[in-house]
Amino acid sequence: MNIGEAARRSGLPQKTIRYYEEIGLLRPDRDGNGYRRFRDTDLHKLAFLGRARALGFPIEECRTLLGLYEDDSRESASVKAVAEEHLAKIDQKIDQLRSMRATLSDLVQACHGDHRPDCPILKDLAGNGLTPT
Amino acid sequence: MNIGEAARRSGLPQKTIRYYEEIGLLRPDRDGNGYRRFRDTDLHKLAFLGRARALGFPIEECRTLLGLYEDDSRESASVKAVAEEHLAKIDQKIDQLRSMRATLSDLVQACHGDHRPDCPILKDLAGNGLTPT
DNA sequence: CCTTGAGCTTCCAGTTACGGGAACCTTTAT
DNA sequence: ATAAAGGTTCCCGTAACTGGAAGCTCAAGG
Repeated sequence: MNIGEAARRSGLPQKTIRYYEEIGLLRPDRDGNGYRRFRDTDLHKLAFLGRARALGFPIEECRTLLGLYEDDSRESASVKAVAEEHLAKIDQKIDQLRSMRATLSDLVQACHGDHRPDCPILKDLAGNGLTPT
Repeated sequence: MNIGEAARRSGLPQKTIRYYEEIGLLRPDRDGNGYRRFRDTDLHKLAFLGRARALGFPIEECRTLLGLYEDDSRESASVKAVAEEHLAKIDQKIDQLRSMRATLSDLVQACHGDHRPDCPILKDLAGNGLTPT
């Protein structure tokens, strides 16, 4: 099948598929006319990548996971290690966002939000974050 | 003061300060030798930007906020609107991360993580996300 | 046979918010 | 005089694509 159908079936944009090929995540054959020809294995890889990306794994970790996926002699511990590291990073991001959210939410609460210029949000942003001379 | 001290006092890297000037967030004077000269107002802007960035506002919103900050006739409602939109985006990101986290956490739990190749994580990633022909 | 349109190709630029490093000038201290 | 520290500009690289241009191929219609 051509890239159009591969895109439709995998749910990935054509651009993304070409990009994945460019960075060596897959290597579809080419037809005589230069068109990419996707086999079922390519399609499976694309689905795998789409799923891994949806879970937030960065591309290089997707590459690693794909390698493990294709390696029949992998140890599940290797996969778990990658996943756990990623999980830790997600937790870190969530914490960071929650902290921002808390501060910002307080500020929004405190701002009356009317036609007057007085604003606790700006006051907080302006508020001296300067190290003394 | 020169850029070094401005960086130290604002907590922002010199690179960042130059970048902010480049995209027009501030316009420090120049000395005869070409060195930037930072006044107190510049320093205040830098502190403001550092704080706004720390709350996750993207640069263009920082620009907007800085504009409002410098506009004595602003309405606090404008500031609040910007902040609320940003808050909504943060909430969205948190939700997305939490959803990833939930799935990933389940998968990690399910993986025994030993020397054997059998792995529920890979099984899930591989698991058919393909639209039927 | 010709044309039109869809589908495919490659290549280049832009996105976000900087960071690294080169090449070079100025100031300060020894 | 010289060396170190601090300043300048400029250009490349990041992550993971997305958009668009120019051009080739293929299937259908008149």
